[in-house]
Amino acid sequence: MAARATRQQIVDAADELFYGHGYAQTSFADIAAAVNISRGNFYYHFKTKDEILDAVIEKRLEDREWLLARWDETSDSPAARIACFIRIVIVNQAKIMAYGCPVGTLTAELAKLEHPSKNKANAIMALFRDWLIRQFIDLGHEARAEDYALHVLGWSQGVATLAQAFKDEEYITREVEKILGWLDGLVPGRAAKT
Amino acid sequence: MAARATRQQIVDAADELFYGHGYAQTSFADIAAAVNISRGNFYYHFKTKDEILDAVIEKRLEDREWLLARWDETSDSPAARIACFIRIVIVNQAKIMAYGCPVGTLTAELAKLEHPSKNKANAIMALFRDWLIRQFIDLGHEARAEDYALHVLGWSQGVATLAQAFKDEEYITREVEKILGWLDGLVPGRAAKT
DNA sequence: GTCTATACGGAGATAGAC
DNA sequence: GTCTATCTCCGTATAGAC
Repeated sequence: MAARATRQQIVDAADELFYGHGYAQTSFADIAAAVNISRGNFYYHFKTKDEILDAVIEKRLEDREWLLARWDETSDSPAARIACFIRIVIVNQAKIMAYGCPVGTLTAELAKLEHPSKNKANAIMALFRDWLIRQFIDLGHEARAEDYALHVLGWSQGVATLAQAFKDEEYITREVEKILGWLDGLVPGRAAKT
Repeated sequence: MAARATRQQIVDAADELFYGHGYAQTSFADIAAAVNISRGNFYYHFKTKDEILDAVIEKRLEDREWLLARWDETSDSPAARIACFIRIVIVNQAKIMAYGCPVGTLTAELAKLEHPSKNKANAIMALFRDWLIRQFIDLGHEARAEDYALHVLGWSQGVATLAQAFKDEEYITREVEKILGWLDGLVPGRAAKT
């Protein structure tokens, strides 16, 4: 098998396993079993476990960049784009209820490990923040763009955490509706509503 | 030293270490070093690591019950009590920016480990939820009490996650002010404000 | 109650055959 | 590129002396 393909399989499997079981708790044996290669073969592609983590973080970053770029292309208003972001908690409902937010839980874990790559993981969170800031600027809220962006991002993290703890679909739906209402009030030319 | 005292020291040290480094990442050696006892002595007090985790969760639960009871006693209005809850993110700012919320990060970690005690950990989150529900009922919002309680609890989890990721004190302050404003609008006899 | 010594398994990582 | 075999370290856990 081509090195590229195997490497890709390793990264994909590690991504899933890190999300489902956590980074520290996922062993080489787990990843090797998922990809159906030997533990030894592993080290041809990655010299250390940290290298795999870096590759996973980079993959996640690229995945999210691609997703945001798609929303930029397909939605024609900033409010519609922000709504896309808000609705990921519904789109990914099942996984979020099982494992929480992949970005939030990874940054939390790496912070506790004081892992060298924690800043790289935080960059994914920053990617969302900066994208949201741009949307709120486009929406005409330049002065409060960062405030609003962090509000939405924090909202998503809170919903993911509680969705995981309580497995309550109704809660997710209600929260999405509430924040979409809030967002609606920020669209220029609309009356603000509570 | 009395068995009780040593046991208590172990639980206290484990509580701190589980919070700071995570459960899976904290070894017996770490806890033993913090308490200044030998690893062997450990097993006189706890037969397994899971037993320590259970003791830590119980301690955390009792600590929070005590805290909530104090707020019940010292604050004379439900709105003031909810405000006490909201302000913990400021009171515990430094630790939250370093390690996130002790309750949220533990439930997230145990869920990924599929640890037998994960439901016990979730009970701490449920304790806050149920207490908040009672406050919102007292505030006269019986029909939406659970909705509002989860809103505040989710808010606190989101703020904790982002505070940890971005280390931004201003953000915490702004969020506290915003949600206190929201809470203010729910107090009977006040005009709702955006 | 607390210690030292030790068993045992699983982790990350390496060496070298194919 | 992929494998098997092996090394070393560190984790939980146990045994038995003091």
